Amino acid sequence: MSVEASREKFKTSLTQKGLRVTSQRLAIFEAAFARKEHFTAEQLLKHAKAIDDSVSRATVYRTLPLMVESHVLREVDIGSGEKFYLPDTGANTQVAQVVCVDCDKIFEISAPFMEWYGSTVSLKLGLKPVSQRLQVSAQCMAFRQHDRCPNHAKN
Amino acid sequence: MSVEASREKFKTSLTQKGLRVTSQRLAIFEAAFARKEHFTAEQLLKHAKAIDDSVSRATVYRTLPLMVESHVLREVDIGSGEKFYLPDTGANTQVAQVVCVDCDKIFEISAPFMEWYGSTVSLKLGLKPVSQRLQVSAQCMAFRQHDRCPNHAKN
DNA sequence: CTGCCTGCAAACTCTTTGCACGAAT
DNA sequence: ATTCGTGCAAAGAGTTTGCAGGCAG
Repeated sequence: MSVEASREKFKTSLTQKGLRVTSQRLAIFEAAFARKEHFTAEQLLKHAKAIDDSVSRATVYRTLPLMVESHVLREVDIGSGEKFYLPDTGANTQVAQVVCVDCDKIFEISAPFMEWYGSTVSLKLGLKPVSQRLQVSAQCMAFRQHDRCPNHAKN
Repeated sequence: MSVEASREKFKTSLTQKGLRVTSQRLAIFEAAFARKEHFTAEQLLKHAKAIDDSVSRATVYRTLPLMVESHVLREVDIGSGEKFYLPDTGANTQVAQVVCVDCDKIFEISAPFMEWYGSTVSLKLGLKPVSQRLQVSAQCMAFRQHDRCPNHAKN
């Protein structure tokens, strides 16, 4: 899904909820879609402020759930204290994350079998599956030798 | 693995690290192994205090990582703000969690395929898999009708 | 004795919220 | 005009840590 389509999706979602399309919300949207990797609320604030200095931390935290509900962003919690976000391309309902323990980089991989497995297991428990998430922790073999990762910069 | 074996494992691990086997650490161990379900640090504190009133929150938080490193406890982060713990029976390296969105109950299920999948995917990225975790969110079908879950008590 | 351990309380991180002003419809 | 949105700063939850005294080995 293109950035343009996502922006429209977000605007439409806001309007349908009776919410307003404000400059701050748009600035946060643009900042989010300019990112190339997973980002945190704090990083998003920094970049949104660069676009529109009037954006505050509170508004970022209030806007993120709206974008997730609108399916323009996905939320990823790798259990590191803070949540990560990334654009929801629509094609990644069945993805898993591989987190490098050396550089904290998050790789998204396709995991088409997950949905089937989640359903099978949930139904066995008498539950209806809502979502599933697979997270793999791994280490950079090649860079263990150099004692550090190539992408060790944390932005 | 029996409670006795786990206790010895914990004590041995402490000793090997040059750490001390204190009454507080043992009280926390006993409190943890008396639990029948996943528990939080705060719940553990309450129960450990019942065994030995001198146990403090700080010591619980300092002891939990030691128990996890000793492989007598496993840590489970379902992305709910607080971490959960449960005894590590040694047989559950390949388990997944099914979390009921209605009652927050956590079910542990066997997922033997995960290890294979984690390895396959990690190696493709040039990484060495360390661990993997599958989490499924689901809802109680039967109890959606009654608008609440049978286990809605939060301890 | 020595050095690890402890409780206490303060500090910290990430996120949420109350309030009065400001702006979209 | 209304009603929702906003920034600010304070509050909140969960967890970590500095410190001075205490206890294991």
